[in-house]
Formats: sequence, structure tokens, C-alpha cells
Amino acid sequence: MLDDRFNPGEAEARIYKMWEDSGAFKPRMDTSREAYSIVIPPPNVTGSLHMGHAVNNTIQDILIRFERMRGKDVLWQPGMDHAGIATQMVVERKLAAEGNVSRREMGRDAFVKKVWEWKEESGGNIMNQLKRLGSSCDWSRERFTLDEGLSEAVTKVFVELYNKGLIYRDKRLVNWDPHFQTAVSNLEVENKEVDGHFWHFKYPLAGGETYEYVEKDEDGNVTLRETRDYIAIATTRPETMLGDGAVAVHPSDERYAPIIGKMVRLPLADRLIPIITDMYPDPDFGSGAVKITGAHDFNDYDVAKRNDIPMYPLMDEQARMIQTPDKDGENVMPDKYVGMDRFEARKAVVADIDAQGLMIKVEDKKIQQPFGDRSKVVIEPMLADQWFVDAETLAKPAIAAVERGHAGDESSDKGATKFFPTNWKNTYDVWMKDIQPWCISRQLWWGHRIPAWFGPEGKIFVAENQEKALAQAMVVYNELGIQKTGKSDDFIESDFYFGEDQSAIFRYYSDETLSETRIPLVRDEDVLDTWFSSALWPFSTLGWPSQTAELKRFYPTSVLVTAFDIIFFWVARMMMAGLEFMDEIPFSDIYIHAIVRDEDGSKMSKSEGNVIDPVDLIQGIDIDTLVKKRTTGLRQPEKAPKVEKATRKRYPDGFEAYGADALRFTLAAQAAAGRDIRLSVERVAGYRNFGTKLWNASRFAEMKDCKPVQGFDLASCTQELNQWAISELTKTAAEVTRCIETYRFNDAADAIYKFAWGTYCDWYIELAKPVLNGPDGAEKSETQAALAFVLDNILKLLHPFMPFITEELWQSITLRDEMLIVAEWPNLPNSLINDEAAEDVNWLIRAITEIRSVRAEMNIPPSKKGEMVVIGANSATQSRMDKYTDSFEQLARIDGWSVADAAPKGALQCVVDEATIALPLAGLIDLDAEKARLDKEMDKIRAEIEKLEKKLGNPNFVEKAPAAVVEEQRARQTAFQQELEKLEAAKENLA
RNA sequence: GGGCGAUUAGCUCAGCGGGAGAGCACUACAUUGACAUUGUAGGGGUCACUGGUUCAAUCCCAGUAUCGCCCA
Repeated sequence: MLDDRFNPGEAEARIYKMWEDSGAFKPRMDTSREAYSIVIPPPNVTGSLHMGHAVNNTIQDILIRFERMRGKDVLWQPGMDHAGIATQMVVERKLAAEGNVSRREMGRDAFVKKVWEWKEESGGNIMNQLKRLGSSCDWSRERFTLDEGLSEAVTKVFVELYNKGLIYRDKRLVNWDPHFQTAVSNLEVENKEVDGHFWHFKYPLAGGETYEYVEKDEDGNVTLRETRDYIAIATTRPETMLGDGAVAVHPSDERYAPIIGKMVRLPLADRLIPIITDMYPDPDFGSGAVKITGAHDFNDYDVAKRNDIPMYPLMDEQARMIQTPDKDGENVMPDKYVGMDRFEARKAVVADIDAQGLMIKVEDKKIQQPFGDRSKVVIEPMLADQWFVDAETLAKPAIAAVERGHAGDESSDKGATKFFPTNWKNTYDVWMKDIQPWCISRQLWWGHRIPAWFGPEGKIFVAENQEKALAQAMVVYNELGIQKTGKSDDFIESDFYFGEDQSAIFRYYSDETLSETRIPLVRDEDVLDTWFSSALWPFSTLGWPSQTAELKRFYPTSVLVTAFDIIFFWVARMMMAGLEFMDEIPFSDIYIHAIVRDEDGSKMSKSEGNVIDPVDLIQGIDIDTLVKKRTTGLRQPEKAPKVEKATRKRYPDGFEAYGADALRFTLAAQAAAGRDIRLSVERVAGYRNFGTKLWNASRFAEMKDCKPVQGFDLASCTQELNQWAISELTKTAAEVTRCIETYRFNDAADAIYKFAWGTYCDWYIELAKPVLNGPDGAEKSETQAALAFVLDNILKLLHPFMPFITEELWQSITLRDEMLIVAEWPNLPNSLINDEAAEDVNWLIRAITEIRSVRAEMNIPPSKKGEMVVIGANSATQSRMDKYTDSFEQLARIDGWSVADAAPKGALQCVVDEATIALPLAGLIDLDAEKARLDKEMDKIRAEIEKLEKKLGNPNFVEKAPAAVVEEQRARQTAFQQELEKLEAAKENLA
């Protein structure tokens, strides 16, 4: 006998282990089966499970379990991402907290060793959390982006792209994160609107020149005319003025026409810079004149490039002001600012300008400011030598593949990829078509080190390893014929050495006293952007560059499941890498799911204290622990009382242990193709109850000896009730299948929920009770077998959504050859759909519901049984009455029935199709109330009839609407009309 | 500024050119018959607003408002 309820806390780990031990998670590698594969979006090794992971992995697991049960050869490839910046940050913090020396003092090798130690020890918690969710990944194939194989793939890709000219080194303006002291890609920058200022300065014309400054309104009337000896500029970043190379105005701007080409004397720096024209300045914005600081602003950079304006780097890696020489070797930066932090320098510049009387005004202004997505500090555009990927070239095939996917064009052997929902194609296209060079070097230590070696004469050797780099170097330097210190023959291996110190290359030329005469080759210190390795994930995890069996079998993968926020970071880059290196798309479908928000629609964020941890919903948490969790690590610790209050108010008792099944089902049911899921804990509880309901239905089946019967012949069922149930099951199974296939998880969840609870529990079991409680015999044994069969199929259909409880029930019901996880998905032939049986039983359900409704509304106590009198029933109805007399008795409290020409006086009456059912319950009926009830019902029907009359009375409708629609409306009208007549008769019969 | 999306029951959300839906919450009744993590029944919505297309609009189109996200 089953326990009285499912205990997820006990069962989940046990069942999970059983699955894993059985090898069910591994691909069958059976080529007679269709292959189906998904690569997991690799979570950060530093991460812990949040709701985003929960929904992402629930959906993948639903697909994987579904396809596995359908008999496909399934691989769900798991793994983790090394998360360069995030991990380095975590470990640095940890080391600092433990009182260690800093990363720089420790040195690269020692630090990286520490990170690995940390990774082995506490990285990958998230993998265990995914297991708690029930994820059926093949853990034996778990990969990490820094694994040997994957690193080999990264190096190979880098070298090949370099050789093809698709990776290059360039000095460009990059987004510099002064906190982590590394460049980041533009995707890692968050632009936020903040309160700032707009400073207006005067830049005096050189040599005391003056000009006539004229402003006009729209009609050309002069509104201001004055003589000026300056040009007015406005800036939100005054400290950068020290590096200005020019002032630019729009060529059409008449106000400045007289002074174009003249020089201004840059205040503070005391340099002469030109006034130039460029299309960039907006004449209607500010003064119309823009200061150009090419080395610290992206727009200015473009202007400076176009006009050959010098760019002066003003800051070091930590964004402190530095000295920079101009082309003549003169210092650009006044000494007093050198060493100041950029914000300190801003204050100083503003004060000094003001002191010189050159300040016009300061406005308060909302400004867009770039922040590092990890560091949260203001990003500084800086000129730096970095590695870039020519994304534009790689994007072209990636755009085309998605184009083909959405056009249904399967002609290309490179494949076609389609987004679900389709509107994400637009997002992808817009970004891809305006894609910028991708800056891939990071000044970090944790990651894939760039396989490039620098040597004298500005030479760069990109190769898989040191030996190959050396070989290249020998060739190059021999061809170059450069002077070899103290030697005259060709270079040989021993003429080179590998160093870590960049300055060795410089010393090679300058330091005559240096005893070292060999040529230094110094490896690039930088590592690659983490996303560079993630881009290779769909093939690197399958073994590439080795041609493994898995690669052959499972690439391209079937579908990628992810959230929209990494379409650019990841999806687009996988498309590019896959097409470039595999010559084929990495996945044919991309399913983009919603982002999980809290119940108020805010993004869940630890620093805001509104996070719901999936594990807490699975295993439960008391309110005090929850409050503690939410109030630690807040961005603004002073908000703790507010967070506590809100938490206690919303979840006064914390969370119960709802179990993984309930959480999964909730996420699936809420996974409709929108943008957000607002997680509702109440809904989680509701779906936990659903599990309990199913559990109890199974207990009932067990109690009534409903066991699956081997070789049970569905088609030979003689009992209408069983035919009906199997028919409804067949329809539900088809619907669930179709919905999962088309990624409509909420509809699939809905369909199985409705069938299991609303059909199986509410009606099938109830209607079967008279038989099950009756005498043994063919009728009973068929019903037992059929109930068991339908239940088995419910478990199957529900398994992808609620794997634990369904597996537990599956194995409790009877001894089985196989686990549910590998059981065969229901594939019931349409011939099992039995419309006749459905009509009969659905009539019965309608009739019982009507009677119950009338009784409840008229306050007839359930204990009060009575006969029913049927008026106007046709023979079909009479035979149904006969067949289901017991069901009426049990479910509608009806004690026998008879036929009459008219309802007895003073009886409750309800209309079911052609018949009127009267319940003569003398003495229990309030005639006035019954009259009112009938009136109310008639009013509703009359309103419907009125609407239909109007519609059908419209000649345009009858003429133009499809005949079927008109016919349908006519039928509805007739039906309502007949019901109305019967109700009128019922009312007359009352008194 | 450009783009995308949302606005449907008290709450969270489906839906859709032709009868307004679900879960939760709410109300009433029911407890030794698998299940109170339950059962039965019920109340509750000018489908944001304004126009247009159509025989017919919650649904399609345009505009407005509010909110959210992305990009510049």
C-alpha cells in the first residue's frame, strides 16, 4: 500500500540515483534511432542555481525526457563555463578575506593555481543543484571550458581565424574597466541614465581674434548678435578636455562659419587646437560645437580618425591621469593633474576653468553613463592594443542560416536555424547586421591564454604552441636579415628564448649592457573573453577537433534552449563559430524562453533582496532563514528592514517543501512564449497539490486492484465508460505530444493537468466506482485494467514535467521491466477515438452537473435523495438513464427515475438537451426561490438569443459569412430557443 | 531618438476574426468510503483608450496613454 502522500524530500535523491546508476542518462549510441541532442547553456562555475537556470533546465529536461521516451538516441551534454571575470573576482575576494597577499604580489602561476584549487573545492555546486531539479544530463560527459580538450579547440580556432585574417591585433578605442583593469566587449557594458552635469566652457580664439556670432530663429530672424573672442563648448566629462585635439562644428552651422580653420587656445593645457567641421556635431545640441577627445570617447574617436586629429591617452589602467607626450615630445598634461583619479581631476579642471573666468554655466542633466556589468564602475574608453574578431565577416553566413530557417529553405547543406518564438529573429538580425568588431582579449589571468608571442621588430607569432611559434620566428627573422648581436649566421633555435617580461623585447634593442644576446619571444599575457570558448561549446564539448563518434552523431544539435538576454553574447557567436568551423549550423531550433521575475515583476536580484531560490522551493525554508538569506549581501544594507518586512508579509510561513516536480510543473505551465514569468509561489503549491491528487488516485487504483494487464486489448473494450476514457486519453496524448513538439509547454502542461484531474479523477474514477464496488466479473476486470492503463499513460505523459512522483508511482503500481524514464511514450492510434461513447458519457457528465447545480443552488442537502422524473426524453436518453442509474445515485443523489409527460407540480427542474429532468422534492423547495432561479437562467438565455437574432437578422451576415458559421449560429439559436421553451414550461409547472 | 513587448477576473497569466478562459484567492455547502495538499456549487471581466478594416473585432490595422526591456 502506498503511503498517504508523496515525500519528495526522501524520494527525489533516491530516484535520481537510481536513474543515474541505470545509465538512462547516457545516449544509447544506437544508429538505428534518430539522434536528438541538446548542449546545456554552461552555467558559471562560480554560480549557484537561480530561477533562470531552473526554467532553462526544466525546459531542456522536458524535451530530453520526452524524446528519450519517444525512443530517440538522446544526449544532453552538460558542463560549466570558467567565467573569467566573475571567477577571478570571487577568488580575489576570497583570498583578500583570508588575509592573503594580492594577486599581483602572488604572481600569475600561483594565483591561477589558487583558482583551480577553489574550482575543485567549491566550483560546480550548481551541477548538484541541477540534479536536484531532476535534470537528466549525461554527467559522465561533463565538460569545463578550461578542460584540455576544449582549450585545444580554443587555441586551434584562434590560430585558424588569425591565419584567415579574421582575428587581428589593433590599437583601438576599447571599453576599459578600471576596476578589473581589463578591456571588456561592448556587450559587457551597461548604459544607464544617471544624474550628471553639463558644463559649458569658453575656449578662447588664438591670438585674441574675434568674430561676429549671430543666432537666428526658425524664420531666419536674428535673435542674438555679438562679438565673441571664444567658442563655447559643452561637455559632461570636463577632465577629458585636457586631451582635446580639436573643436568640431557641423559644416552647415553658419554661426561658426567665420572661424572654421582657426585655432583656439585650449585652456589649462595651453595648447593650440583647430576648429574643424564634421558631420558629427548636432547644431541644435548644446552650443553646436563639440570638443574632440579621440582617446576617450567613441564618437570623438571616429571624428579624430576621419580628420587626422591627434589622440592623447590621458589615463592609466586604473583611470588615473598620466603624462602623455605630443608628437613633438611636449607634455600634454599639466603636471598638477598627473596622478589624480579621473573624478578628482574633473573637480580640479572645473575649478580651474572657473578660476580663469572661462565657465559659462553648469546644467543638471540626465546623462547616459557606461558601467561594467560585473564591476559596476564607470567604463572608460581607452586606446589600447587588443585582439579583435572580424565579426562582420563571420556574421554573414550566420544571418543567412537563420534567414533560411525562417523561410523554410532546406536546400543548403549548411543547414537552417529557426527561432521559437519567431519574433526573436528580428532581434538577432538587427544586431547581426550592425555587428561591431569583437574585442576578445582580456587583461585577466583566469582563462585561455592567447597563443601569440611577441618578438622584436613588432613581430607577432600566432601558433598552437611555443615550438611552432619558434619555428615561425626563425623563418621570419632570417628573412628579415636583422642584425644578430655578435653573430652573422642564420638564427637557430638556441638564439631564442621564451620570457614573460614584455620589456625584454625593448631591452633587446636599447640595453647595450645586457648580457643576454638571444632574441626574446614573449607570450601575450592576456586571456580570451570567456564567450570565445562558449562560442565553440556545441562542437568542442562533443570532442572537436577530434572527429569523435559523438561529434558525428550529435552535431548539429537539435535545439538550443536559452533566454533572450544572451542571444548576442552567445547564440549569435555559436552560430558564427559553428558555421565557420563545422561548416554547419550548431542547432536547428533556438527556443527562447522567458526571464523569471519576482511576483511584482522585478528582476530577481540578490542585491535587491527579492530572490527566490529554487532549492528553497524544492526543500522548503522557514521564514527566519529566508529573511536572513535575503537581508545579507544587499547592495544597500540599510534597506534590510524593508526587505525583511516585505518578505515576512508575503511569505509569513516561509516555503513548504514543494518538491522539484511542483516547481518544474509551475515553470512549464508559466513558460508561455512571453517575456517574463512572474513566479507565483501559490501556483507552486497548487501544482504540488496536483501531484498529491495524482498520488491519491493511484492509491485508489491500488486499493481497487487496478493493475496493468499485459496484452490488454484496448480495441476490444466493451464498456462504454472505458471506451470513453481511452478515447479522451488518446486525444490528450496527441495534444501533449503536439504541444511539446512545438515548444508550447504551457499548453502541454495544461492539457495533461486537465485530463489527469478533471477527467480521470473527477469523472472516470467516480463513474467507475459502481462497477469497482460491484461483483467480480468481466465488466469489473475490464474496468480495472482500463483504469490502470489510463493511469499508466497519465504517468507517461506527465513524466517529462514531474519526473520524480511519476517514476515513484510507476514502480509502486506493479513490478515493471523498465523504469518510467525509458518507458515508451504513448502513441495511441486515432482508431481509439470513440465518438459514440464520448457522446454518451459526456451527456452523463452534463446531466449530473446540471442536477448538482440545481440542488446546490436550491440548498437541497446532499443527504436528501430523491427520484428524478424525465420529461421529453428520447430513446437514447432513456437508455443512458438505464445504463447509468447507479452513477446518478452516487454522484447526483438520485434514487431511481421514471418517465412522465409533465413535471410534477412543485419540482425542481433542469434542462439537458431535449429532456427536462424534474426533481420532486416536496417540502424542501422554496417555490419563490426556484422561480427566481429559473427567471435568472431564462434571462441569460434570452440575452444570448437576442444577440443571435440580431446577427442572423443582418442580411450581410447571412450573405457574406461562411455557410458553416451561419449554420452554427442558427443551430445555437435553435438550441437556446428550445431550452428557453422548456424553462418556460418548467416555470409554469412550478405552481 | 530607434526598436521590441505588455495592458483580459481581486492576484498570476493563457487565449483568439464568429459562444470571454485557467490556477490561486473569495463565498456557500459537504468530513469514517483515494484524496481537506479534498469534494460540490457559486459570485466576479465596457478584454487600457480612440478611430479604422470587416457581415462580424478582445483578436487585424492606425493612433493615444501607461508600464517594461533592448539599442543609440
